[in-house]
Amino acid sequence: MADIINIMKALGQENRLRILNLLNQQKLCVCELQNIMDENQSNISRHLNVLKQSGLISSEKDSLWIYYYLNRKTLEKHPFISTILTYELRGADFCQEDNERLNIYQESELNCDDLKGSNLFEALK
Amino acid sequence: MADIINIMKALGQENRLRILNLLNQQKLCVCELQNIMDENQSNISRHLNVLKQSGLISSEKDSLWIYYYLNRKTLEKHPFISTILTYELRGADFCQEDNERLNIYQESELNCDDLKGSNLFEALK
DNA sequence: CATCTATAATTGATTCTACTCATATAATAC
DNA sequence: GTATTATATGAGTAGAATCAATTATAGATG
Repeated sequence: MADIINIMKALGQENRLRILNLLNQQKLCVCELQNIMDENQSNISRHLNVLKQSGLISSEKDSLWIYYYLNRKTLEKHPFISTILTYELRGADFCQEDNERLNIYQESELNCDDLKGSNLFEALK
Repeated sequence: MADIINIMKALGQENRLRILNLLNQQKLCVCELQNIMDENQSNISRHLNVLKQSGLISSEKDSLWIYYYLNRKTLEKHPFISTILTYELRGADFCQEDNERLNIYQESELNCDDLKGSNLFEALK
């Protein structure tokens, strides 16, 4: 199948758009995404796989963790994707809570090891 | 649901992208799309409905025919869509045959009334 | 090396989407 | 009015996507 179709299919799902919005801000591992998005791990993992198959993201391993990040080559080849990330997702309603939670996480200077037991996002609930 | 998600979902399907590529070239009715894309009528009709619900296209009635065309307001509000139409679809493999057939149709100066019984596209098969 | 813990991938069940066939509706021509 | 044509919709099926539970893997510890 033409790769643009795989890309468009991958972009046609809310949780995947949320993931891309977060990865557009920084590289993240599955358990960080899980905590920030408040979604179950396997769901995140499945969506990451779809995004990876479409070429939108790549991953690199660092001991226990697998970090996911936007695939710059794909973004350069298809500039409309960056436009979506910047102009459609960054301020979208369904990304706002994720953005707040990522912000709290960034400012906490915790790493994903610390996240699990913490009540970092309590204030938002 | 956020309208950008509906738009992205609508864009995540090959036949709908083919339709958008054709409508990007000219206004067309259901039976013209059916003949150019060589797909059955109800399938085309359903995809047109999805595209219309998402705001990507509009329609206007002219006696027996309902003509569909790109919704300029939506394209102005979300410029990335025009980028996709121009840079991703226009030259895409899966749109080439459609483009050839639209071209033959345009040059024939037939209208959709004449299309049904004709063997206009025989040469391509 | 065996065991424990935490992360991430796989599997199975369910839900959603797309396609096809048949039928319904609407507009026009006779 | 009836016949014809264009488009839409309902029902059934097949396939794909999603979600929750289970399994596998990597690293740490004794």
